[in-house]
Amino acid sequence: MSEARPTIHDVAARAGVSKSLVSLAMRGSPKVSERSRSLILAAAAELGYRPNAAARSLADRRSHTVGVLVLDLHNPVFAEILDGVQSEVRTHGYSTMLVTGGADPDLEQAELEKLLEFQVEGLIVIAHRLPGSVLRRIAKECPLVVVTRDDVTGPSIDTVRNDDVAGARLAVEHLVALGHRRIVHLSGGDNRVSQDRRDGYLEAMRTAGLAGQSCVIDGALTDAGGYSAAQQALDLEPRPTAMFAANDMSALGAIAAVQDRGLGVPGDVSVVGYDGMSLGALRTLSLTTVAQPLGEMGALAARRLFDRIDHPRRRSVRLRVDAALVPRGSTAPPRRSDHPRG
Amino acid sequence: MSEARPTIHDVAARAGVSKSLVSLAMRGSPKVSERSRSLILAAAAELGYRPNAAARSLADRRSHTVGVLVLDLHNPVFAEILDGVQSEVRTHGYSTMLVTGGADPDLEQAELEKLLEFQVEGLIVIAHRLPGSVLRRIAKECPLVVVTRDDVTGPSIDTVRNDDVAGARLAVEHLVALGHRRIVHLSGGDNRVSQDRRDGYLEAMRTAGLAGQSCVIDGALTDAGGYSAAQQALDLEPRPTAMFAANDMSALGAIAAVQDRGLGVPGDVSVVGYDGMSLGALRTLSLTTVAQPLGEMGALAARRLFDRIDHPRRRSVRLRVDAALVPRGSTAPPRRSDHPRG
DNA sequence: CTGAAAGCGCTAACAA
DNA sequence: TTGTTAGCGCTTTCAG
Repeated sequence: MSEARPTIHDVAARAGVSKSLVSLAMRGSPKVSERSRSLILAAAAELGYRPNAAARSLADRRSHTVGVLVLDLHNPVFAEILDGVQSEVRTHGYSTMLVTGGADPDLEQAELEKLLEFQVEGLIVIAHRLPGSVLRRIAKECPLVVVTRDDVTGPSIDTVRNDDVAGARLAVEHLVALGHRRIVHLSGGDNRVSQDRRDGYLEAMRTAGLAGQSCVIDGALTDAGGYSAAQQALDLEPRPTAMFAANDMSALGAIAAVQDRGLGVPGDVSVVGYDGMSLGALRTLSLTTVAQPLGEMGALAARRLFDRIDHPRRRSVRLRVDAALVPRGSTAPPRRSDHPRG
Repeated sequence: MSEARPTIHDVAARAGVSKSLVSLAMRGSPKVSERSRSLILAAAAELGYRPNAAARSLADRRSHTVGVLVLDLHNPVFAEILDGVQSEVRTHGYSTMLVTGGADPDLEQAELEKLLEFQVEGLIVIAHRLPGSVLRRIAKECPLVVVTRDDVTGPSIDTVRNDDVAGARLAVEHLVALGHRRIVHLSGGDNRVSQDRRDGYLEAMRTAGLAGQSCVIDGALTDAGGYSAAQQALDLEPRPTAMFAANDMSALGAIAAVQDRGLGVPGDVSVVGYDGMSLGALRTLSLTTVAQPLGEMGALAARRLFDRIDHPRRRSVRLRVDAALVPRGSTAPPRRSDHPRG
């Protein structure tokens, strides 16, 4: 245990120089003589000196830290976005403070406020359940970029997302092309992203002349949510031949529900997910999905953030990335007997 | 954007009181008159005042923050341990700073040092690849509890883990009881946890009189690692009837490899994992596994940490939790034709 | 109950 | 090149 960690003062005394010289030397300034530098570095090493970030942040008035709020650490999708964020943040020489709100608006807000108290210089929010008012208020204090949504705007809010409506359409079109007509949508609940995906579903069904077949079942963006929604879907008469789940995790749940009924995927029911988490590529799962460029989205977000940290009055931007349908083993044409025009 | 955020000074001026009174009021001290308190709170609200954590930490000489290093955010297992940590940390009124090292020793060390610079009052390390020397040096500066390993010890290092050797034995015994003899182990590579699980496997095989059948194939604790290890296993002559994977993620990969060969799980090959991640409970996966009480381990770790923060000279403890075999759908008796004494 | 003053560890002018 | 002097925003004695 540390009794009184050594401070810059102790190092200065030991090296026989002044505090400010130590400060410069520790940060590798060129205006320190070789002799002093090595003296200082040696003293620091012997003492086990470690600069105090709080003190530095206070004096410097910069924390060299960005805050990241992520919706849910249980969904590996967010880890993939985070990879992109982290590597970019690191190359800028910044640290990241990572927090989760567990999809709870109050918790999310509390965590964000805490980040602000730590004087983060910028904020990246990877999906959230926050009211726009909160987000806008927070953006007044600190540059903010939101990943996966762009419904909340403001002068210092940048956004990075894919077009969920268009992505959902891809999913439906894929199923329609395979010959499916009774395609249900397992919704992700009452949040922006899920609403968009549902709208895309409805739109594509209409375009395909299947408006009458449209059926949205309420679920959630989790495996459990997909499981229970799929159970309900399987009770429908006639039984749907395909399901479009609001995200990959819920698609996994849906597949489980199908199999629990003694049915096969894609033999009896085709399932499409959304997000493109790398787990879905496993043959065990082999999930057909609408894939977002997750890591790239994270990196883009971080780049936007630093750009704004450097140029506070730049206009805010809304970035769009493209999602793509990745056909895998969870979709196939419907059985002939299920086919209306079989 | 914030030009000059309001400080405690501004609030004091606006409320017509002194700085120190504001400080007390903000932290809900009872020695502030009702009148002053409401004046101060109102002023703070109007100004949008937010205390500066760096300044507080400096003056207070406590950060009210604990640091958490986690091996890998892609493995949902760690999110489950984290749940336990976070909720416990929150009830203690602390914040947590979360970082990852991505199983890279150098990165892990760098992240830990950064945490120390931020003056965290304690450290929880959820799995790691660090040399003992580093860990011990760090523990000198700050209370430390390591989750999933207890091979590195020190006067202020607490540990929380399950017995991986015993857990691995459970897995093998389960397979043996089902009638398997050609049981291979897909190892997780060259790290403490994987070594223990391998040792448990070898031990149990010996005990079962199957020492001659023992076969360890090198992989990694990831889905990809399990996939490639399983591929090699499937090339063996005669083909193994069961695989014990070093963890759940690699078990998922192994199942994929089996299925890619046109074989079935558990029909042709049984697969057992390790960890007990909740994803494995899904019927889609239905993974037989050796389950650790993940959330509980996280909570225990956090409680140990706060206990030591309060009692710095307490003796270090090594906590053991029990793992349990959870039989699910990925294991079954071998086919009769595969059965040596069919 | 309230206010003044000192100082946490560091950086940043400014002098020397 | 180096040392001195002010703070950064907050908490904390210690007097009133």
